[in-house]
Amino acid sequence: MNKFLKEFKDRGFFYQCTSEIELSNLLNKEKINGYIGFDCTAESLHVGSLLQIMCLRLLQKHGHRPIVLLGGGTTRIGDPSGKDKTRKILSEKEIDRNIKNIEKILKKFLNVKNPKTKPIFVNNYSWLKGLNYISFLRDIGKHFTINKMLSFESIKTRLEREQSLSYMEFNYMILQAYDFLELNKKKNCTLQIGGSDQWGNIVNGVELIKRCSNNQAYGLTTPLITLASGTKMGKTENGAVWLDKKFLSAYDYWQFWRNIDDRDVIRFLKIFTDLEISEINNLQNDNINELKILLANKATEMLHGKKAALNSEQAAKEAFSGMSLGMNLPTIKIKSKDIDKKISILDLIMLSKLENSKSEIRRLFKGNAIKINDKLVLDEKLIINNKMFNANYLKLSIGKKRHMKIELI
RNA sequence: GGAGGGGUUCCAGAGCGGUCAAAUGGGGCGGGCUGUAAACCCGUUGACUUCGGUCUUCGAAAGUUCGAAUCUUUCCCCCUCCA
Repeated sequence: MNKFLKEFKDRGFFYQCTSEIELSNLLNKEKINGYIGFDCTAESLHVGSLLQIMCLRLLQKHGHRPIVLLGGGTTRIGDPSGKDKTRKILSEKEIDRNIKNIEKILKKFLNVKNPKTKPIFVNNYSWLKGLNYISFLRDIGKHFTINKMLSFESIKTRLEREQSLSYMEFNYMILQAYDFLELNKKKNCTLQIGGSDQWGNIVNGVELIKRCSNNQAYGLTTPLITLASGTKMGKTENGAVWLDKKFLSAYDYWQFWRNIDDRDVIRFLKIFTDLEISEINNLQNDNINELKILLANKATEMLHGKKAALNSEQAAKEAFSGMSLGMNLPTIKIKSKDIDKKISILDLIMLSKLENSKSEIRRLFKGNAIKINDKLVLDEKLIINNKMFNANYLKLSIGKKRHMKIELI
């Protein structure tokens, strides 16, 4: 089997493939261009997209070139796959902003220097916006039968549940197939990778290419990653695990990986780090907590850089050993003149944004959850004073896991 | 087109004139145990509060009533069955 494909499988990326043997032969013979499309409905990607990103990296590792399709056009339509409801349609401005931001994130993960594997970023709006309806129907539409389209999972479920599916959304799969055709023609793209829910859309593209240009293209899908606990991955205390530090600090990102279920650690090392498989297999019997730290470090390093990873590790050590201040913790600054105004600890927590409901904070006090410098505080009205700061720093903790450093300026 | 059923707090789902900020389960949060894991146990889960209460929520609007998530009217949206 081809080396790329083998590693793809060994790491647990593989779900389904169109004509696997042929694809393997092709990959042995030449370096190809493979594409993955990213949804641009949010301003940032979250860990849910990380597996796809790792696929792009793996392509690069094996000398192939990734094409990143940012669906400026298709985002304007909305993919019905896996959705019960029509998504809200974003404004042009929002989509453009999202695309810029997502591209920035992706560039952190990909090698943009090596001219042989440097990723190509494309926006399908560039070819979708100018489509002529009549000629599109004649050239592309004729290859799709309604009978077949109705049999696709994404469409079927919507119809079975009698949830309305607009004509616009119904066209999504055609547009995605057309994207593949376009990339095949213009960028010599012969492979599309996507999540398992994209299978139907991908197969359509492969067939369309066959019919329109008689070229052979391939599709490869990845499984949906679930946690050992059975839930979909990607939640922390505060919601989604964003890949943009504007929405989730490097420290919290690190914490997300540090807190992974024991049963998921080895699997995730294979999926979400670059460590060689053989190396990971040798680690199997290592201390589980050390492995989690390794996972957290590798994952954080890939996104936020080595320094951020080390800082997070250090901060975590300090925060959880409870000895010192935790110099590397996320920090907010407070002016000494605000201290003079006698603000209470409750106000301080509000300022820190660790919580944003006073009622909730009051409950936390009742549950013995609030600590200042690792000392339990029971009185929500406790006034913050200068003595609580050690060399201008104060450590504020909620529960065992949420810590913050307050800096006096 | 005809006949029914329904929209409840993060989700599922009870309530069907006052005792309802609304049962129960899931999820979340906090505490205990531990390993920043899992499992388990306990507490908590609208907002604000001088902790006495106050304010806003049960698809939307209007109404009946001392009093409505609960009754009436109109509107919007979903579902099931028949044609």
